[in-house]
Amino acid sequence: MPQGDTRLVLHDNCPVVQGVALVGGHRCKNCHMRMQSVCSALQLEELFENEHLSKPLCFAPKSALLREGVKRESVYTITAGVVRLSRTLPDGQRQIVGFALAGDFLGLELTEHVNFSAEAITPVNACQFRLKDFAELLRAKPNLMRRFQEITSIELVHAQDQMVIMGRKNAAGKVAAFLISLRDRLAKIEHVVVNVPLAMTRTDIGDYLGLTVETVSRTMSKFAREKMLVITPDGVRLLEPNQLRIMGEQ
Amino acid sequence: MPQGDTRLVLHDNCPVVQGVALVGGHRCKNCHMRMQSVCSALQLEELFENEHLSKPLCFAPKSALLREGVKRESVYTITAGVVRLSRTLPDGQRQIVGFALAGDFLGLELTEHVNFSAEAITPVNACQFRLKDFAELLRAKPNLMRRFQEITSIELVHAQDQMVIMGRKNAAGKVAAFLISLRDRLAKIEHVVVNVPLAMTRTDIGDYLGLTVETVSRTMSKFAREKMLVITPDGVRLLEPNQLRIMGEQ
DNA sequence: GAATGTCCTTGATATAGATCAAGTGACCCC
DNA sequence: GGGGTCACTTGATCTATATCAAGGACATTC
Repeated sequence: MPQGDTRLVLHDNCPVVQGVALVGGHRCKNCHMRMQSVCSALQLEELFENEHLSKPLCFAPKSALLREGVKRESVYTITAGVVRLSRTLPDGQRQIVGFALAGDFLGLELTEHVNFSAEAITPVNACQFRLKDFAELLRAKPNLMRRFQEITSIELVHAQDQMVIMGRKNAAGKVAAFLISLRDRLAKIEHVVVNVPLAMTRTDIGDYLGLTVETVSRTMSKFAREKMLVITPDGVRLLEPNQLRIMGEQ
Repeated sequence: MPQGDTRLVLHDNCPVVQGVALVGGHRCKNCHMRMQSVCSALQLEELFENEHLSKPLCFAPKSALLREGVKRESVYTITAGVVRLSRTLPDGQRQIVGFALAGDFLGLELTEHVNFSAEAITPVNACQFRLKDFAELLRAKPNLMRRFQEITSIELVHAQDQMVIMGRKNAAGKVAAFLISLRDRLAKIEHVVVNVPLAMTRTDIGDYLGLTVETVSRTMSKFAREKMLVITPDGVRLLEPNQLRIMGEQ
């Protein structure tokens, strides 16, 4: 399926359709993710001028925003939902390289070809830019370029953190670090504190941390037995976030 | 030891002292790494104008260019040698996050505090910029900023590659991927093809790949028995680079 | 409401790589 | 020349996690 076929699916959970986001000329102004995203680099009037360059889209779970290997045509700012970023090896193994949340940008690499697949795992809202338009905007707006660079370098540091986690931690440390990191990121978006919804499956978590499903499941069961957390139908409730944080950090 | 104490040591192997590099006003023009580094974004006259902002330094093996955690004051372009980039965890474990070679830039993150230590493991030549000066230059020269962004995003992709290696490969795959990647990088600098000098110890390689010294040593011995490579006093000679590449890629 | 598929969990067993231990050779310093 | 250190290698054993296997909960489809 070529990238262009990526399905735009409208559904009940879609804030873009339901909310104020579609109001002509004020979409960006009213965007609740404006200050957390790359857009924070622009003044309101600059946003207004360039609003037509972005297209608000809504992706159903399992639909693809980007497909590994194809020519890069679009970049996105995620405004709601969770996106799974993954690479596939020649032998079919899958490595998840990250999960993008509201405020995150897809396409920092600006490489000619897309280097990982991006699939919605919840209903996802995203602002889509044509790569050409976005590159042009980066040229025209030095502040945007600086912000873009800042975000890229934060991602680089994050990737290095992940290398430390993959290289030096056992299963418990990896899972603890994952849960705490996800909580911290969600906290910035929607003030999640102890109830951490896990949109991704245990298999996804395993493919992210270099573990098997079984090990992820066993580790979370162990944490639950040790009263570090409670497993809920849609995620976990962290009972001892500080202990988990320490486990994940050292 | 505060960052400012980083020793500037001159020694026999120091091209900065021996070569043309010190010739006033033509250091950048004559720099053999100019087109491979961030400096490729600038015209010769722009380089000439700003040459005074960079200081050519020479580091002896074991001396530090950057020290994890301290306030960031300098950034560097490496022009010769090998630099080990490492993080230390609270419990004392070490993770090597990369090896910087000639042409590489140290300080892409531009974070307020340095997020990994950088130590020379061979004699190293580097151009040092004060962070403030370099940030100013980035503002003044949009082309430089774009090049800087490009380099950062290449590093991000590289870090994601490394996540795949750490998460999905066994010891043989990791070591093979490491050797091939190092060979490819050295090939761009000095046309290394089969003889790959390994400036880093087996322990360093292990700390980079999430393996122990013993496993790295055994894996390389196994490759030698299988006639994939020959272990030489200063590194390895690759006999079957293509097979190693395939091992590392899948 | 029976059949199917997916996700999660738990148990039993296997194994890749860690850990522990020992030995060699190169180099440096006194 | 002797002692120390460090990098590397190899062998023996241990263990954390993978693998294999099975069952339960839940949602979806016919």
